[in-house]
Amino acid sequence: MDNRSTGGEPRGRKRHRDKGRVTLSDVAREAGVAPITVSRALNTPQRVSKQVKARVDAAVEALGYVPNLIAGGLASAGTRVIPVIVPSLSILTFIEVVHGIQQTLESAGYQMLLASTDFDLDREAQLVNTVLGYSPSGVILTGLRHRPAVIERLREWGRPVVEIMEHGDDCIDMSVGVDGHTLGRSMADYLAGRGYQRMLFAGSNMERDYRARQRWQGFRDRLTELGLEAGLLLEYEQPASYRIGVEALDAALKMPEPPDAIHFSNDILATGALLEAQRRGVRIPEQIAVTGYLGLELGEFLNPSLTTLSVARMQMGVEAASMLLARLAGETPTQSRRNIGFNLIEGGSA
Amino acid sequence: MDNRSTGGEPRGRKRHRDKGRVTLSDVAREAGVAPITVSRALNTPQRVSKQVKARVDAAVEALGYVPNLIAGGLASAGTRVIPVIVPSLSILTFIEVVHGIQQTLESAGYQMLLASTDFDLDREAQLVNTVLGYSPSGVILTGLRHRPAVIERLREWGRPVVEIMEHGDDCIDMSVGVDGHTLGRSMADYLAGRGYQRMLFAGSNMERDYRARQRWQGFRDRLTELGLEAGLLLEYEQPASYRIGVEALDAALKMPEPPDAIHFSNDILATGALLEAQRRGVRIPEQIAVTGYLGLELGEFLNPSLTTLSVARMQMGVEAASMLLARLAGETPTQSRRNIGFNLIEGGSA
DNA sequence: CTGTTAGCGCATTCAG
DNA sequence: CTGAATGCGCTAACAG
Repeated sequence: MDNRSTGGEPRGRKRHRDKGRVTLSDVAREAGVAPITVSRALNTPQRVSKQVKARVDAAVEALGYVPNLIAGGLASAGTRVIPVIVPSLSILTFIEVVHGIQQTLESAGYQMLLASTDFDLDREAQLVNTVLGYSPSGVILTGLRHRPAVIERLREWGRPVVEIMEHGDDCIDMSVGVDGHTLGRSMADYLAGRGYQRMLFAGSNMERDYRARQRWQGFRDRLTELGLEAGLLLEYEQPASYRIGVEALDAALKMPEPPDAIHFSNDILATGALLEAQRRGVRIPEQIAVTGYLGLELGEFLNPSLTTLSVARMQMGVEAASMLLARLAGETPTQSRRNIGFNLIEGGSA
Repeated sequence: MDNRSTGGEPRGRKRHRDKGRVTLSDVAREAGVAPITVSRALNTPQRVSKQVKARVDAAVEALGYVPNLIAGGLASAGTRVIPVIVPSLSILTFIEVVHGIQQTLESAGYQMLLASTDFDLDREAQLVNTVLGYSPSGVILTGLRHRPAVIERLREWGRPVVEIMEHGDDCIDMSVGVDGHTLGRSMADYLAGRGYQRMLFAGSNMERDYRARQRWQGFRDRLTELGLEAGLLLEYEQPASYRIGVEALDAALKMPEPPDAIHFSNDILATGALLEAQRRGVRIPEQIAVTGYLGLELGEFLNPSLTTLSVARMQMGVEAASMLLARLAGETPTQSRRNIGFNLIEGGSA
């Protein structure tokens, strides 16, 4: 085993590639202890004497040691990485949730691996497979609907899984979200209560975004129950944009029998409509009322301010991450399905 | 050495934990080849006979094999992970860049590890250390300014590094961004050309965001060169929000000698100001002009539409990732420092 | 509290 | 074109 550790020609003949990187063993040698002791001093300091801990810390400092998390992950099958799988990074909703997740995870020393499915469940299935290849400590994904293979694989995986955005009866492991149907029903109730009669639902990307469809269904069903005109739907294929909001307002006003209120599937569309109304001199809410969904800060500053269903997105992220972390810390949560609820913000637009 | 591999009591006594997970060796056994051959069939199919390739593929399919990227990473010191380090996830600019990066990376089979520094260079240094522990294939970070240790470590690291957002003389390895001073100067030029005399710069979070300060410096310097009143600055500690824009407009109008134009350090602030002006009946741009920086879609729909400096953020992300990928593919880029430039969008607000 | 031993799952030598 | 040996850097099991 060639003990000539002196003379140090750095040409490590046998090593795959000499990164010159300081390893645990280097620290161990420096501190005069066994490698495993260094490992313990670093990961579970309470199982090591103060003396040793101090020596190890000094050695770490002196050599500039940085743990190789990959190696640790291989050995312990857990990498302190949490994949977060969302449908899209161009949609504000997800961004804010992701933000909450990231903050919470990072402050607990976990890293977030972010991936997007583009609303494609097959792509999601593939991504889940891929990210599981990183031996993550847990997984966060979006929605309650997944390919059966995903559900099965994650269930038997045995590590914490949190599904976000949606609230329902059944989840893989844990969930935090809102119930889309209730959301839609609430807005129908509110508008009906304000005396509106012909309410139009305008949405974008609904083909792919089934949660938007759920809101629509709740909205429609409630209208039906109330004996009001139901089923007025304006649907756009593209993802949400101010432009689509503009177009929707235009289309609504051109209808033979125009609606007296439009509930948009998100605040982006509603904002576009509001600004366009302003530009054209269409009076809101007198001529037509406008409401949204999200509770973006912007809505409060529009003229008139936007009536919208607000969901605590950042908090949803924080809670999702917290549940995950709690489980990783060995706690058994009292509640594994969390309904984050929502809030109707009354603006001047309806 | 206990050769009794027969009899298969699944109680793997010696294994750390039996995840029941299918490994490369399982596939090899199934296909009747050596493990290394499976590895080659999967990673470098051209170095394997068609026959073997087919057998391996079949075995992979049959067993549902998913590669353990951690193990692969340990062995080959490269994990197909790209850490992306940005100052904040609550700022739209970064989100869009991140989006571009993510799309590009993911379509090339790489995963993004996203972390944020909260504009703290020490935190950045610590994060760089941490993420290097994942043996990433490359790194993307924000700005050209870093702690010396970060620069040194990344330089000698030997893998591709891209710095985004900023353009300057010197970078660690590669960079894609814009030059803040030029941005500021351009807007000063534009406003001066339109005949404005007293221009105020209003910014938020400038203490921490040195790139915003660079824009301010460029703006001020150019005004000085033009012999105009320079140095009018309204600074808010908080991060950008519509609210701050509102406050800034109010403060500006209350100044003993109010400015005739305000250039905001981003479109969020400018939008807040514009909407507030609308609410109060302050005429824009006659009474006071308003401009921004970013080129958010929203600006186009405001009344009046917003004059702003637009930067192709998504494209910046795409280019950053592409440069990185090109290098990983062994190409030598012709240009390692890329100035993405910008675009002055003329709206009605100035 | 500390050390010994073995091996996580794969890819890199080097031989055939 | 294929295979055998070896080790990436670290930690789970046992001892002591």
